[in-house]
Amino acid sequence: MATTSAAEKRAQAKAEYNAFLAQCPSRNLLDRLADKWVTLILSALGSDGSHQFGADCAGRPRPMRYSELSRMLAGVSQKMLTQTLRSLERDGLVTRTATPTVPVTVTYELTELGLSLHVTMRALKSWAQDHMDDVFAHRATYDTRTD
Amino acid sequence: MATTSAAEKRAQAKAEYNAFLAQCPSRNLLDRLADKWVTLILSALGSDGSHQFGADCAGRPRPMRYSELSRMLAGVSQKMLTQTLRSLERDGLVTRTATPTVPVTVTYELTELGLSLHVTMRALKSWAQDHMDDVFAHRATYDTRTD
DNA sequence: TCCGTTACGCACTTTCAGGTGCCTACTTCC
DNA sequence: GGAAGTAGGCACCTGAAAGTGCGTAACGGA
Repeated sequence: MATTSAAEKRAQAKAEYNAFLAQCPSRNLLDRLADKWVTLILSALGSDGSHQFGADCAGRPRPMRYSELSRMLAGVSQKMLTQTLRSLERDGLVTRTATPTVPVTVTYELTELGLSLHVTMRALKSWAQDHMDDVFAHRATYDTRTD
Repeated sequence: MATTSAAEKRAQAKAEYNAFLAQCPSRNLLDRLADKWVTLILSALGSDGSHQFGADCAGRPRPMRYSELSRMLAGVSQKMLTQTLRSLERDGLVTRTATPTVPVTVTYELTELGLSLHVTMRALKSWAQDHMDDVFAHRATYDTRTD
């Protein structure tokens, strides 16, 4: 029992954090991640934002400029975008790279950690799009049922 | 071009909804789904809440009582829980069943639609738990870097 | 008799997330 | 010489989200 393998440690960490518990730090992390803008940013940073969305878009993360992101995530305020990107950077999900060009150029890119979450976030966004009609249908019946 | 197959319709729907656009209804849906409590409820309804969390828990959805959920999701207010469950019911993700027992018994269960999202939500929750340490590490270096 | 439990609904109140507007520095274009 | 674009920072303000407290109906147990 003196030696602790990496696998054991991993299992221990898994058991240690439980987002169901209010005081667990992972609850807090979940709260930050379960956010509209986080979902969209992490989705965007993995896709090719310039053209069609129907395409598979492989899965390669693509660095994006700040202005590119703000155009892609229609309706996001500058403050929200900056704030969210900062917190993602702090948590190690994206990297920020500023290059002192003519007007300063800042690009954001997924880290490996961010990439591992990107898949899930993309799934969430896709789910919302793919099942929109189902949800509409259920809402309609629910609302007429209780009118 | 007169006939429209189900597959074509599906593809059309996919192209139709795009959560990146502010006015798209799927943006709104995403906003509702990307929520701490939604994530935890959908995670909980698929797992066996009574004992260990490390176990694989298969993937069978299990009906749960209201009080059971409120105990499991530590820290949720009754109002929030009720509100969230209602909206999930309205969207067709869970079903509510009230049986007029001695004190009234209400159980919630994932629908098929909810089950399809459950996987993603569970992944999100697991990600937060599994990568908590990584995130902590990144935060530490970020904070010392800018101190 | 009276308290406790279940699964809420309602009203009040607070809080803070997020929007908006205004500022920067630097350069280049008109 | 002034405007525009880039990537934000700062401060103010509000509206909606969420917490808190109180009530309920019906029944069982002490």
